Amino acid sequence: MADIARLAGVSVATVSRALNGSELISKETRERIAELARSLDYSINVSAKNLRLKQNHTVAVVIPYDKASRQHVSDPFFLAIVGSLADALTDRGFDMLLSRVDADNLDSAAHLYNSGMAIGVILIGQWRHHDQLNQLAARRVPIVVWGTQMPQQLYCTVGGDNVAGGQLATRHLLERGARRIVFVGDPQLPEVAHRFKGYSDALAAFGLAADPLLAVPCPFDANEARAGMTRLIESGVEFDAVFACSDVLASAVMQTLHLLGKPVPQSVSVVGYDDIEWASHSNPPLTTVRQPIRQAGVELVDALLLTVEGAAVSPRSLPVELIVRDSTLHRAP
Amino acid sequence: MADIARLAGVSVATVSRALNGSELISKETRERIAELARSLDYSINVSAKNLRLKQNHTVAVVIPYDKASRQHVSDPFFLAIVGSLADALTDRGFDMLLSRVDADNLDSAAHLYNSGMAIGVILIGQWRHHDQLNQLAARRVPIVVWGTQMPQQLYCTVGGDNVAGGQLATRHLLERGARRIVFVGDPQLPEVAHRFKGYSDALAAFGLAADPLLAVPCPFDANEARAGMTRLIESGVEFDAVFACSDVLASAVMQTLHLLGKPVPQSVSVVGYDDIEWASHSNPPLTTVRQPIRQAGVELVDALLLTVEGAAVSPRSLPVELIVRDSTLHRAP
DNA sequence: ATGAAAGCGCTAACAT
DNA sequence: ATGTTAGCGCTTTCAT
Repeated sequence: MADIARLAGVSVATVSRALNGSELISKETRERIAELARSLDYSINVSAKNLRLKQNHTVAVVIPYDKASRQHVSDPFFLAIVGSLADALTDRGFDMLLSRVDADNLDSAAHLYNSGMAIGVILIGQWRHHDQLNQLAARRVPIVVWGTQMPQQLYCTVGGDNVAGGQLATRHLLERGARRIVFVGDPQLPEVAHRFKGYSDALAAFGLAADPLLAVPCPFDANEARAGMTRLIESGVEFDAVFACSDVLASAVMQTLHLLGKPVPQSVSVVGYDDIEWASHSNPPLTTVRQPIRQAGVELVDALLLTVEGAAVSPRSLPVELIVRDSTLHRAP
Repeated sequence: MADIARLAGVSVATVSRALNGSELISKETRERIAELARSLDYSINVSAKNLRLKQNHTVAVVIPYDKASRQHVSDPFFLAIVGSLADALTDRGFDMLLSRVDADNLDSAAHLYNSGMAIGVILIGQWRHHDQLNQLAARRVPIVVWGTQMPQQLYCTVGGDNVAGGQLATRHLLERGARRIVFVGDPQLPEVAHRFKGYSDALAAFGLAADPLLAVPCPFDANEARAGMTRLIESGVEFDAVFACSDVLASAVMQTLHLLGKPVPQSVSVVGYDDIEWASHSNPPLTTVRQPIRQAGVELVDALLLTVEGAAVSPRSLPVELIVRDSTLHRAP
């Protein structure tokens, strides 16, 4: 900026004002300076500006990763959320700082805020870190989490309506004549627990109860889903449908069923969750519960910005929708 | 920092030194100050530090998006690269600023550098922006691109070996008895052009020539691939295999073949490209050319850091590998 | 309409 | 071993 001032024969103050479009500076000078800046590929130094103005237009987006399992989040659904956040933040003029953070040490998320790098944190996935998240919030880190509402939470969550999602999927299967529906997912995770509740509710509405034999507890990991389904089938338990808690799991389930000679949907119906892009191209195309990804980004960002302004933002649950495709078939009851 | 200095009864300089682990400060004081900082949730202000030190530990990662088609990049492969970059950058102590940028106006990528927000730019996907990228490089923006080597390029590319990939896929199909192999992809894109060269080379080695009738030109978009394949089939052209330039395209191709009564692999073999997670769970599991995603992140980051240091980094082509699964079948020649 | 000067939070000579 | 001071690049009050 000093360079420009010298070249333009004015003071840095004038350059600063000109580049910020101040009306105080004559239009002529303003344009001359703008031109000069362009030809020099000059852009205002954002750090210095922020420092002086005590402002900041960066939001940290954090993807926890599990150090134990060395598992890097690669679920397309979460990556899609990242994309959606990138859009929503760009639209509102914010920059996005993306970090992977050790799930056991979410404190480093606080660092992103305390060090002034970001005005707040959006964390993708609640997992089992409810307590850690509460601690972060208690330490006044503005934080919003993609997940589900928990009792006594100090942080704001935004997430799909998991109970409704579980209900939609299960009721659909029941209406199509299924009676023994396998549940694939890890009910230790809050979101999955809610989906399980929806599953149980829908069964109850049909006068049925959730059968523990039909539970395949597994994290969001295709390999574990394959293993779990294989064990289930080998155990000889009868079932006519599967509700999987993510499309990735559903994909693994369908593959396993196919391998073990149970055609989908003729022999077993399958419903997934998320409606990632792939679900519509799978074979057969997957019936699934669509989460509103686009909206998710917008709502997460809105909630964070409100939190930053000091508002107490209440958790938000977004509507989900059943997308019926070919993986669920009508069958005689 | 001033607060801490006051509370500790020392000067800010001492606090600064203490927090940076200077040996000049007595261990006792250092620990007292560290404790104080912890209890106050204090972290050094990174902007101020960077400003003072004229340093910066942020790298911009840019995903161009096509404004015309309003298409937001959602291809799992590119998102996986983002994940891989996040890991590689974290490992090296860099932060990642993720931006979506209008593909027609890549200049805004220069802004990320000129404004001091990032020390350089990693751009995911070369698309048709060779000239724009050259301009960026000419303007001295440190930039590395995931893509393929072009004549007279001023910027550094890192990418899979596309010619080899095309060859591997095609030769495999030929060896399994296929003779009329459809090519699905947009040869206007440099990477796809190279894969097409590999395809042609492999055919030539078998005494065959690429048949223009067997080309389904389409961008990385599942819908267009479906439309293109449908047209091809309806035109009545005979073919016994398909080489699709991404797994997403292959997925769409398999679905279309299935719908139109051409079972994979019995009637038609299919090879994809990328080896995204899904490829191994598809039905049937997809034979595909694996790109080294993990390595990609590392190499991109290495190349950028070298570029930042002023080195002239030559383009790098990473080895690819054929992963044979069930979508390609032995057939009688 | 423009300039001079102070200060954002930090670090590194240069004292002591 | 610690304090004083100047300055990173910018904005803004206060002068002119």
